[in-house]
Amino acid sequence: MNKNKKTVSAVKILQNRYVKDQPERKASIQKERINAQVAQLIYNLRQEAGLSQKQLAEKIGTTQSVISRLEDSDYEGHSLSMLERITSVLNKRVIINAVDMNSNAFPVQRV
Amino acid sequence: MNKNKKTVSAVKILQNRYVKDQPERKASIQKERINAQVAQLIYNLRQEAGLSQKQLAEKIGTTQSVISRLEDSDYEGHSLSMLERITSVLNKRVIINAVDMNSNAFPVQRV
DNA sequence: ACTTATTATCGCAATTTTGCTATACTTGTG
DNA sequence: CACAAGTATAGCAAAATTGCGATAATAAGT
Repeated sequence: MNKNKKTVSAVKILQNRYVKDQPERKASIQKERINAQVAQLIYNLRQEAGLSQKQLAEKIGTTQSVISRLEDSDYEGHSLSMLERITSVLNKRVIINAVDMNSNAFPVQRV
Repeated sequence: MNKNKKTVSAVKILQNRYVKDQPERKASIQKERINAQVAQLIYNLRQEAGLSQKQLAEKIGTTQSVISRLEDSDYEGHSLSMLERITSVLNKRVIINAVDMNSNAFPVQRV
């Protein structure tokens, strides 16, 4: 009969863990989100330019596997310098904003 | 009488150098621009939050000298992860766009 | 089915960014 | 001047990102 108890404990543990890690968790979620966004942005830019990963790689002076890694939505290592390099060869430029958390501004877009 | 010749050569050399380095140069200029923009953005965010460098540093789990470095317009090491960390503790989120080089979209702004 | 092109994944070295301490500089205030 | 708060700079170790080759997986075309 400790099945219920166990279940409750488990929930509690999860709750505590969630509440306790709020700040870090928030940062983490945001990180995941922006990672996926940047990956998608790079993919979109490349597609619009009609380039293969290899072609884009050569344009920015790196290799295909690097581009593939950048377009992986789970990749955590996105950087501004890489974005610069990519937009630069595509005759674009990077724009960076910081908006309120609850703003409905579209996350990643191209003008 | 080879003064003219020399001069012409010099101009040619400069031209060649300029043309030759176009892509890298363009990337370089863009890099400088975005570096200064991000530095300014971080400074603005901190000021609006009414925080000292030390206070912001503690919020994101680093030291004052790091924030100072980030706000230096000549600093070349800006990263998305640092921007995330900063916006996260200020209840904001980062938005990244890529626009046409000649677009008049405002480079860095906050909504 | 067989190439060919394209993309994904792995592993490790090289480079870049960050952490951190110490210290100097600046500004304002008593 | 002395003191305190805030900011800037330097140097080096630690951590994260990138370079890059090899190879697997997937897709596309013949």
